[in-house]
Amino acid sequence: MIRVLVVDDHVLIRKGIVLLLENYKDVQVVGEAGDGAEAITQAISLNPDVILMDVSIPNGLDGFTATQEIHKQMPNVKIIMLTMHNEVAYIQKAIAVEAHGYILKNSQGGVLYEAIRTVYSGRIYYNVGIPQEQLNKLFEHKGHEEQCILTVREQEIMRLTVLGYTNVQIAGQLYISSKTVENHKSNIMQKLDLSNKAELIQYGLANNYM
Amino acid sequence: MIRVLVVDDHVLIRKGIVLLLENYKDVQVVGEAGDGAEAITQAISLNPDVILMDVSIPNGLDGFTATQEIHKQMPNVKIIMLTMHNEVAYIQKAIAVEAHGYILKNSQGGVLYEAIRTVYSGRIYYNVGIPQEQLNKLFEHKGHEEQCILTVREQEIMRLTVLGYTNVQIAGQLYISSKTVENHKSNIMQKLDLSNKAELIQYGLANNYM
DNA sequence: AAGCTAATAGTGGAAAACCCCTATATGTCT
DNA sequence: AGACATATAGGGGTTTTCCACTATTAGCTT
Repeated sequence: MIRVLVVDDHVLIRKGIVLLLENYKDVQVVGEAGDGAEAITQAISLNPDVILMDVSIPNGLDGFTATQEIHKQMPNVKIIMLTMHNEVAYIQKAIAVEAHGYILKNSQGGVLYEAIRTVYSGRIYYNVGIPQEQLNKLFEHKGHEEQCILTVREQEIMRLTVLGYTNVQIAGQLYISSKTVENHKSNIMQKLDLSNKAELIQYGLANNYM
Repeated sequence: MIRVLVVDDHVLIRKGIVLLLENYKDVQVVGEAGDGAEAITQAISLNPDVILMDVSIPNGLDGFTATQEIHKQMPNVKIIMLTMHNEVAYIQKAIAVEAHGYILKNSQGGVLYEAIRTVYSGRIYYNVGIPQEQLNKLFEHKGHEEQCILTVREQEIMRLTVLGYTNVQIAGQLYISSKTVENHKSNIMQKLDLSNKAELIQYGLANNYM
């Protein structure tokens, strides 16, 4: 019996997944969580075999960060990222936090079960909408890429930039000079290896800086 | 027996909802659709009592537009909007297209059933995260607000703008001049009564132009 | 004390966006 | 035929970004 913890902030979706998994006799949903913090406490108290983790869960602690934290404390738990996005930035991040699986919310129900079985047996299951070669490359480059963690200030700048505010408006809101905003922006771009504004925005959108 | 059509582009979520509804003996899911066009054809061929319509379905035709279209062709079908967002702009739009119900994806499972029962009996069911008075105001102002519907081209421009592309990049993608892009943008701003880029972006984000 | 990071702010020039106009072609609706 | 909506594109001037630098201060760490 594979013991599963389901993490998603949308109750309806969570319940749906739970019901979907009830069809499989060797899978048992032992708990549910609605945000990152809850996911961590539930993981510790329930000690599941597999965690289904939605990426974009609210309250600061996103699915990736929660995954990292759980890995630290319980290295044997397998974690499958569950998301609507198949953007490369997401997949990269899933690889970086060493998620064992990655599936899209618009996969067929069987994929979910397959993913659970696969990661439970210790293998990797990435069902993504990009070519296999590209995926391989992302795995190879895993170690090479830096942490890419933005500072608090950079996160603020990112958020306000995604929301379409001009440098001057951002500067006004944060009581700093627009030149400082510019600097933060270019630091962010350098850190994340982004080469233009569109990539910056799309990274921000993909990572829920809104 | 209430015959229900479920519309959502995410197979996993759709299946989850279907399973959730199987618990209720007086509800029968007669069909599923993954996008707006499919929703319309399914609605016509299946003639369901209630449609559960996800707002942010892909391929141009969003849930609101699909709702409008179905209302035109089959005025007796009750439609419940299903969304992750409880932003006022969304609710406003749901009211504008005369959706009978509006529930959030992070509602409890029972809410879904309650909503179906309620709209089936001809009443309105809006379970939203805003105060009742504000909701009442939105209903009252229904007729007053303009259509505010963007043309196809304007929608494209909106989407690409939200994604952070520059005018020149957008022009390149659409094989038009950047001056034309500028014009479309300012037309959009005029139509929607937006006064700067941030408002434009945030309107776009709130309305899923991504 | 030296080194590092984060946050702040500046210069100066090139590029782009923004704003207010005008203008044309192609449709549809009445 | 005339009015209106849509999509296209340009002129010209102002403002803002973008980019590549330099620089300072505060707070850590070793």
